[in-house]
Amino acid sequence: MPKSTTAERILDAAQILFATKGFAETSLRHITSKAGVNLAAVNYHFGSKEKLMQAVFERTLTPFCDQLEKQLLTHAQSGGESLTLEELFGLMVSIADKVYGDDSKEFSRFMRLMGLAYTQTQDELRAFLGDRYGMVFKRFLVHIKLAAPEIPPKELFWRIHFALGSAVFTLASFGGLQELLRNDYKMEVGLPDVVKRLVPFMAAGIRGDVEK
Amino acid sequence: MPKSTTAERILDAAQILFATKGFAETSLRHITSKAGVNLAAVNYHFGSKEKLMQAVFERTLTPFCDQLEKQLLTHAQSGGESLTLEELFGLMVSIADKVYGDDSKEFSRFMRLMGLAYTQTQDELRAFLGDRYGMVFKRFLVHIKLAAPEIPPKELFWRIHFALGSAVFTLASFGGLQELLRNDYKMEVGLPDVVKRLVPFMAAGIRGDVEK
DNA sequence: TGTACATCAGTGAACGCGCGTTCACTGATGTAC
DNA sequence: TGTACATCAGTGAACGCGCGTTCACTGATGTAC
Repeated sequence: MPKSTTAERILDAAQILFATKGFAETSLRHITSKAGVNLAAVNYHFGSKEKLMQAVFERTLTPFCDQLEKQLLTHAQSGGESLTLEELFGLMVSIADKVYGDDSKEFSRFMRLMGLAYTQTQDELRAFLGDRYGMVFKRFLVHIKLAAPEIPPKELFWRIHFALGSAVFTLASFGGLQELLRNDYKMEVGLPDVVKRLVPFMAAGIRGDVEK
Repeated sequence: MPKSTTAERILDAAQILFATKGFAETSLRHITSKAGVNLAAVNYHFGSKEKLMQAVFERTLTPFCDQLEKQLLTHAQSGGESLTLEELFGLMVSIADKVYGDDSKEFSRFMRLMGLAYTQTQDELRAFLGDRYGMVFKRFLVHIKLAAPEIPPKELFWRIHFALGSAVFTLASFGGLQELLRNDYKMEVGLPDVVKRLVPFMAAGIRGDVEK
């Protein structure tokens, strides 16, 4: 058994339980018993349940965002043409792949956590994420605008949110959909398969060749 | 003030609170104090918090589904051509308009509830909705398949969920987006305006002319 | 018509429970002189 | 090198609190004979 610190074991257990059950539905007692540590250790290491939630996001989100920013920057400096929508979304997917490695379970968990963060009513957490990662998001939006210059800003604003919605919603309810497919259609489907379909959907919707 | 029964007042309060705060985050004490009724009245009229949740969905979902089924049936019987994607989504919008009337607040609340039902971890509720409305949903899917015959079933399954996601997510968080536009872009936007943009987005994504 | 009983909507208070958090404490390791 | 003190990770038990639910009860209305 690899030695891991108490704090790490808490983070591991919390990430899994938050992703599968949600924040309000996961108790500290459940987390600490899964992690095999004392109940009081959460407050000792993190201060509160809220801070633990932030630490879980910090740990998964920071490497991803750092990579994304770095790659966007080096692309810009290399003087290449601006990226297409498919390339932008594909970049996010490939970075997620790299950061979360061969463990697609962890990738899936991360996506579900993102969905929950948007979706569950957690005002403090949302404020934290906005403070911490708002700038990264805005910088990514600039690239999307460059990739779809023909769409008026107001229309683009809405289309981006439609696309974001399809991603968040699908990934947040991925487990349920997976089970539905298994029961009703006798199909097994993995996250990479769905992401492969999702990217063109988002790009097509934003580009909106069809409309007008 | 029109006299309303205790059960109705509980449903009204519960619907608003569930939609704004989520299920686990809303207590029976909060609901009953907002409704101005005794705490025990919830269990007297509905049996449990779980049953109350089901009753809230039953009340908002049933009129909508009944209307949708009726209109799809009469269209089929009139022997018209199969409906396009835009017509199908437009039909849902116009029925929602009719059922929830001029009160766009209630329409927005209904959409948020739908989003929460998909998204929050509420196994019992999901089972109830599947039992109660699964058939309606499947019958609607048939119409979508007719409107997009060139898309393979599995691919269509996912595209429908992507489109559903963009709708649920956008309409569920409509209030927040509206405020964001008002503050950052000095724009006023109404629900019909967004729906007008949403329908082509969904249709374009499902049809997926762009891909391959 | 009068009386006895049944049904029903609603109530007030309490129940047990699981929750996040706190606190005094232990035992090991590091540091100063 | 020995002793005194400080720091740190972790612990066990308890705290108060809000939760959903239960239960004996009330008072009004309906029904049977």
